[in-house]
Amino acid sequence: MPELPEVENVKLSLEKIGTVGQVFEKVEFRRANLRTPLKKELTRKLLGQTVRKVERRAKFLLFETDDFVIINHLGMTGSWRPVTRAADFEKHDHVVFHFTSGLKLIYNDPRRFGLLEMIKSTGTSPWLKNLGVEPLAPAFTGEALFAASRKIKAPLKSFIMDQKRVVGVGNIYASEALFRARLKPTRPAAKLTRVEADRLVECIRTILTAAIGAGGSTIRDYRNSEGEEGSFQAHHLVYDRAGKPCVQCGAPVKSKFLAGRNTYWCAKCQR
DNA sequence: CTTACCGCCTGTCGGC
DNA sequence: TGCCGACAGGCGGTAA
Repeated sequence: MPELPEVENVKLSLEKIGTVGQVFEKVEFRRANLRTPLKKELTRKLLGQTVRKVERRAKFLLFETDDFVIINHLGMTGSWRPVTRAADFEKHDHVVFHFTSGLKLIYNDPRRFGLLEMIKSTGTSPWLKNLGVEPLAPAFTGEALFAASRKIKAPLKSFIMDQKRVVGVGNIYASEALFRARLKPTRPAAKLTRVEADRLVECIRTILTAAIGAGGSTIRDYRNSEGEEGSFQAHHLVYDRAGKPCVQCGAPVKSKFLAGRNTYWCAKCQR
């Protein structure tokens, strides 16, 4: 489901509902076979731990407590929602964080592509290794992207969706960023010029920033932790617009299965 | 090392 | 109306 802008908004909404400062009372499991089951014995150590920070790294949410970090990926359909009274459980509610204030955070994930893991603050997680640069950080530059793209035969779209290059760009924003950068998704990454690399970096940065500001894109499932939808889908220029006229030139938007996913672009505007 | 493809799950939608 | 296949915002594993 979520790409960087959606995860960022989940993070912001978790902060808004007062997650930071909450003290763990217990972790309740309503389903054993998650993709990466949190160890029950380990979560017992969360008792009395205070949530100091909610962070985002790539598309991962990090709940940082005094001594531990809970790592969460929402996969395609993961979501968190707060409950203050007795929980009215819904289908696919898998895990519940109980806090001493009475607040509960419920993790719901129909497709169960999401994951939850817990590590010591001093530890490391294989999930966070090999992650590339944050696209909104200063280190994400045209120069760096250009250098990384040499010798890469894979299409540009696969290249920018590869989380060990740059993180956070998923299927929607890959198509949207490439349209705005006037670059064809099928072009081999190695054929990117230095100037185009600058343009691509700038377009990725601006689209992600704009999408964050709009609360993300809600195609069907996505909601933040306050239950709010995003509105950036109204600003999609090519995504899911196959056959419809390009907003720039009127030519029909093309689509093709690429990098394992449907990809959209204008053959006239993008080279 | 890179690249293409598969599988993990459930829900929904469109075509017949 | 009902059934069935295709597809959905992600990512790791595997084979070549």
